[in-house]
Amino acid sequence: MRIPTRLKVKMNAKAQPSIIPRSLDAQVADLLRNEILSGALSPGSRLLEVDLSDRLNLSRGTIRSALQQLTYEGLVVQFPYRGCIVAGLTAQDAWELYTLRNALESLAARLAAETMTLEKAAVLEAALQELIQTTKTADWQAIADADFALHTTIFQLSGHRRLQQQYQIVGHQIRLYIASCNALQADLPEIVAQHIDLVKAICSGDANLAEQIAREHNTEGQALIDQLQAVEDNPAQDPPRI
Amino acid sequence: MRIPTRLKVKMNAKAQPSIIPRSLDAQVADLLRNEILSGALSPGSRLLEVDLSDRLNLSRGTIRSALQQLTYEGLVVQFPYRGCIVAGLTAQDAWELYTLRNALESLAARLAAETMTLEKAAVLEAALQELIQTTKTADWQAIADADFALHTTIFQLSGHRRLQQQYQIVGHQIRLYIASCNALQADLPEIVAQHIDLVKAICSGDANLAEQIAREHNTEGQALIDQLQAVEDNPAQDPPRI
DNA sequence: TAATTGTAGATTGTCAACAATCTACAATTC
DNA sequence: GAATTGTAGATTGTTGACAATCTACAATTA
Repeated sequence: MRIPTRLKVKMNAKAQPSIIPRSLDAQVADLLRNEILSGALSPGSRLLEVDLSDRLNLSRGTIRSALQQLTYEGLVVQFPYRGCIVAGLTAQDAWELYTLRNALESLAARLAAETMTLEKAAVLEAALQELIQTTKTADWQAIADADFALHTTIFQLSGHRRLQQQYQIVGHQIRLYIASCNALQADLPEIVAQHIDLVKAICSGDANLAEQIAREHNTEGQALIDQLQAVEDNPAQDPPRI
Repeated sequence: MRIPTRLKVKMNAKAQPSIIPRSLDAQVADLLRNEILSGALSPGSRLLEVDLSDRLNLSRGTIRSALQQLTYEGLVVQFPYRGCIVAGLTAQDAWELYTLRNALESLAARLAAETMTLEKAAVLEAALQELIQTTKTADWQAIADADFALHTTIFQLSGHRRLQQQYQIVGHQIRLYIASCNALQADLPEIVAQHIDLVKAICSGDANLAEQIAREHNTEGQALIDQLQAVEDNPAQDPPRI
């Protein structure tokens, strides 16, 4: 038997992004994730392995692997022997997502503040300015992107890989919900003001304050949950789309 | 084309546990997870698909699926075209795990306290008594099990599915570390006292207090991180096992 | 007619073989 | 002798086919 002594991670990525070998199933997962988050595949849509393998000219095994990955990420739900559908979120799910994000972000804000430097502050400020710019437009998709980017930046600055990873997953599910309901009708000026406060606190290096602000700022989430709860209680149009 | 109208979750589980159909890959994942957490497979061990498929008389595809699941859970690390190994945790990992668990548990404690009932309190009390009993022995495995069971109970009482799921994953990784290092040499009476405080706060329904106690009680984690850091800084025996 | 049973088609679960890639070691070159 | 190159074996990545299971609808029965 051959026993390799080296089994280490390659650290030299990013140099030639076009030559990075990425397994086919990972690429399929990326593709489907984009289609789901952009709304091209709406919640409840069936994901047939044969259809996908025909469309992408890949075998069913590769598709299956991608669907399994997306199931872990909470964007797809699997039913044994019956197939996969794009996840649809209930009020309970929305509540879980926003409370979980809140807890994660409190920790991220604290850690980012504790390790704040001038460079980090500049990066964070840039993300904030980007969000402020987009809010002056009515492009909700762009606003959601900028919002997600700002939060992602905070998690990156925390230096906590698992925290980043978790936020990525939770954030994707939140975007899935927003995309599916065309919600996000929250109070923009209020949201912007809260983000400014949060960034300011993190950049100041006051970990306690940053954590506290991150924990208390959750208006978008609450607004969305309330709206979703109202829709569920009122069975007017059962399938919003499809 | 056939379009099924029903695609809903079966709610009637638990009735006949022995007849519940569980896919082979899930069973393999369970098996390997147990072997990893029990220490039978130590960190760094190679997981060869052919070996496993020979041992379990299953195809490589089924094994691959199980390994993908364990990779998502953080118990296994995959290297493209080179295979899988049981994850080994660094000081950074331990720090991430304990800080993340702390954040998750703060939320769980708050939610459990907010929805406390007499029945829930009884369940929680029982788990606490079980832990207290085991600490009177020197069976570290049993103590770790009881500790994990108590925390799991708190998360179950939170009524937050994603929180439960996340804790499961984080908890498994923590147990992997403990098993691999035979650590857990923390101050038992102190730990017991902290758990008693936490349970008492949750059962009292004081959400703020429960959250605060959960956030501040982290001595086991800090002790383990310090120990691991010391081991890493002192490159005495590079491979502890194998 | 309502409920049950049986059958066909569709779809996923599993498998075994082929292709691509990696590691280690030997052969070659300077 | 050190560095480079080539080769063989081992291992994973991918594929297409077969088996197991589910859904829907038709046939049967009370």
